[in-house]
Parts: sequence; structure tokens; C-alpha cells
Amino acid sequence: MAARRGPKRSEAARLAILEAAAAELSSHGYEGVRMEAIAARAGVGKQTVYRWWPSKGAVIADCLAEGMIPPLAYAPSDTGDVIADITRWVEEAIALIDDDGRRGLMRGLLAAALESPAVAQAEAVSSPVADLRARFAAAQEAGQLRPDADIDTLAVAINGCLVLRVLEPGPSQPDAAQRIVRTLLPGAQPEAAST
Amino acid sequence: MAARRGPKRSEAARLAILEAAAAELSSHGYEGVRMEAIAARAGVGKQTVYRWWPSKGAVIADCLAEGMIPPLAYAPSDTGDVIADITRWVEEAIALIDDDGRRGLMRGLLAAALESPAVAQAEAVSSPVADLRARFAAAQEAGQLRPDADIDTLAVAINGCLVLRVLEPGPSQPDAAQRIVRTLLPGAQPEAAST
DNA sequence: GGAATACGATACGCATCGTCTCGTAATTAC
DNA sequence: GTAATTACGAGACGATGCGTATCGTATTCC
Repeated sequence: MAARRGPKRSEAARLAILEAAAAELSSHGYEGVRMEAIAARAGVGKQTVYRWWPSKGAVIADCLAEGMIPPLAYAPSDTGDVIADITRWVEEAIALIDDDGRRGLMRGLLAAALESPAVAQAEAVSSPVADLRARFAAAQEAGQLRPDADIDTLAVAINGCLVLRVLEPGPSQPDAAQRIVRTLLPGAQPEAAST
Repeated sequence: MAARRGPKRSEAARLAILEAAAAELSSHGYEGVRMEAIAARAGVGKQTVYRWWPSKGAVIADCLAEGMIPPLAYAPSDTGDVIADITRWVEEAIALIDDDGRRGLMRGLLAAALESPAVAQAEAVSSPVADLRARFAAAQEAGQLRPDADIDTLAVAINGCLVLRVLEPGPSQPDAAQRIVRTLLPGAQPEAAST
């Protein structure tokens, strides 16, 4: 291994490219992202993009892996009341989806996951599922969910409802979050009511 | 209204184009569909495609509307036992998704729904939801589901689970369908009350 | 028989992709 | 300090695909 001589990879350029890609994805959708637009917005030569990423899908996949896309960073809180926690989490998620500014970002995210397996495996879609499952596991230990409840399937079902909301046009119904939680977690016991 | 003179639109060409588009979508994915490939496979001039459809997304949207994509054509049967009917329907849907041959088609379908609002509104994604809801409504009338069950949300949740299966790589677990039904329809009463 | 129109074929302009090649600046080896 | 090496911004380049325009031909109605 010959010792490396010459300048190192510019971290500033790398971050600028990822931020630019997320911005372009948000405003133009997955198909509308242009590599030259990413480079221009990042103040970078196009070759600098291609030097480190092989394709458009790879850049966007890296955006997710680096947490450039905020909606995915949230996890349900744990106040002890699983119903309240999940309801609030779903409400916030639906608010994000209904926000026209973020809607394009969410759609682009799904499109990227479809085109590039790397994105899907980068836990782009499945990380909310893991967050939900973790919260359900805690509720199960606290006795708020039946021990035989299938928390994996519950987490997938809730996330699936949200993904469908991204797919379908138009705004959600005002009580969508409550209806989802009430339908999918009917057996949950409020903390104070037990014993 | 001047009387129409000249040849009529060729139904053979129209069907050939839709079939070719579905085949290309299946084998190359949404982004990989080439208009010239559709025309060539259909044995048609490219202009004949553009004469009747404005864009790639429109052709694929029409594939769905015309039922060229078989996985969407099914609706749950009604044998009187809602659990059995839905379980079988979900099992068949998962089998389709797990089939490598059809997986590309399902992914292309979702990608098309994301890129083109026309596709999403052509009930591509929501038509299974409607089918499920109809079956649930019948079960509700038959007393197999509680009268206050939120059948809209149930239908969305089941369809959402399936959509996530399309998004994520790898095969499903063998008992995935049973787990989904058991988790989402825990209160349903079997018709014959047979143990 | 004549006019209108859809057809298959193909040529064209345009946009974007991804590669290649500059000159420049940064970093390390010696 | 100097030279070698390498990432950088900038932009030219060919390849590819989109959507339009224009043929001659075949079909259908007046």
C-alpha cells in the first residue's frame, strides 16, 4: 500500500452534495432530480459527484443513510402510555405527509427505495418499523399489550397505513391518526386503568 | 360536428401497446421502460403511441385502468367466512409479491403511482382497498365484524402491509398472511362457530 | 372516385447521462 | 523547499432516450 499523497476528499463538498440532493429530491421528485442540478446547487463540478457515487440512486440512498432527510429521524417517545405515544407519533407522521413541502420528499424517498434496493436496505422504509416495534416491545413488558400480541405485524401495519397516505393524493382525514391507533391497538390497556 | 371520415383507431394496436407496456414494465422497471421498446414490441410506430398517450406515465396508467396488470384484478371471495376469505386473499397477494417474475411489475406499479398522480387516482393502489372494504362491509352486515369496526382503516392497514412487502427486499415469512389477519381481525367471529 | 384520417417508419432537435480532459490547489514524500 | 501526487471546479464530448414532424400507404366515409 503506497502512502497516499495529495489532497484528501473534501468533507465540505461531500456534505454540500448530499444536502443539494435532498433539496432537489424534495422540490422536483425522484425522476426530476438532475445530476447537474445537484452539482450546481452544491457549487461543485459534476465530476466530483461521479467520482464518489456511481449513480443518482446511490447519492439519494446516501442522503438517507446520512440522515439528511429529517422525517425519518423521529421515534415514538415513551411516556408510559403506549396509546398516547403512538397516537402522537402517527399524528406527527401524518402532518409531515400532509405538508405539501415535505410530500415531495416522502414520495421521492419511496421512489428511491423502489428503484434502488440499496435505499430500501438502508433502512429507509424499515427504520420507522423498527422504532415502532421497539416501543411496542416496551409496552408489552409494561403489560399494556397482550404478551401474545404480534408486535412485528402491528408495526408493519401502522407504517403501511402511512406509506399508503404518501401514495394517495389529497389530504388525510382529521381523525386519521386516532382511527388507525384505535383500530390496530384495540386491546391496549391505558396505564392508569389497570390492576 | 363534421362527420368522421377515414380509418378508425386500431383496437389491435391499442391492445398491443398496452400489453407491450406491461411487459416492459415487468422486465425493466418503471425507470427502464423505453417508449421505443414499447412501440417495437407492439409492432407499432412510435408516433402511434404518442398519438393517443401524452407520456410514458399515461400509458402505464392506462395499463392499470384496463386491467392489464393481473395482480390487481382479484377481489376477496365471499364464502361467508370473512377470516378464511381474507386470509386466502392475503396469501395469494403475498405469493404474487414473492414471485420474482411479478415483483418487478408490482414495483413498477408503485413507482408509476408515485411519479404520475393519474396512476394513483386511477385506483391503482386504492382499488384493492375498495375490494377489501366491500368484503368487510358484507362481514359487518353478517355480524362477523363488530358494527363499530372501522372497516376503512382495516382495509388500508392490510393493503399497507402488502405495499411494504413490495418495498422491502427478500421473501416473506411463511405465516405472514395468517399473522396479518390474526393481528388485524382479532375480534371477527367465524360463521359456523366451529372450534 | 375523392377527401379525410390513422397507420408504420424514420429523421430531427433537445435534454440528460456519464466519461474524459483540462488547469488549479492542496497535501505529502523526500 | 521542492516535486510528486491527487482531489477539485469547469466544461467539452458522445451516447441515449424523449417527444415532434413528416413521409408514403392503407382504410373508411361521402
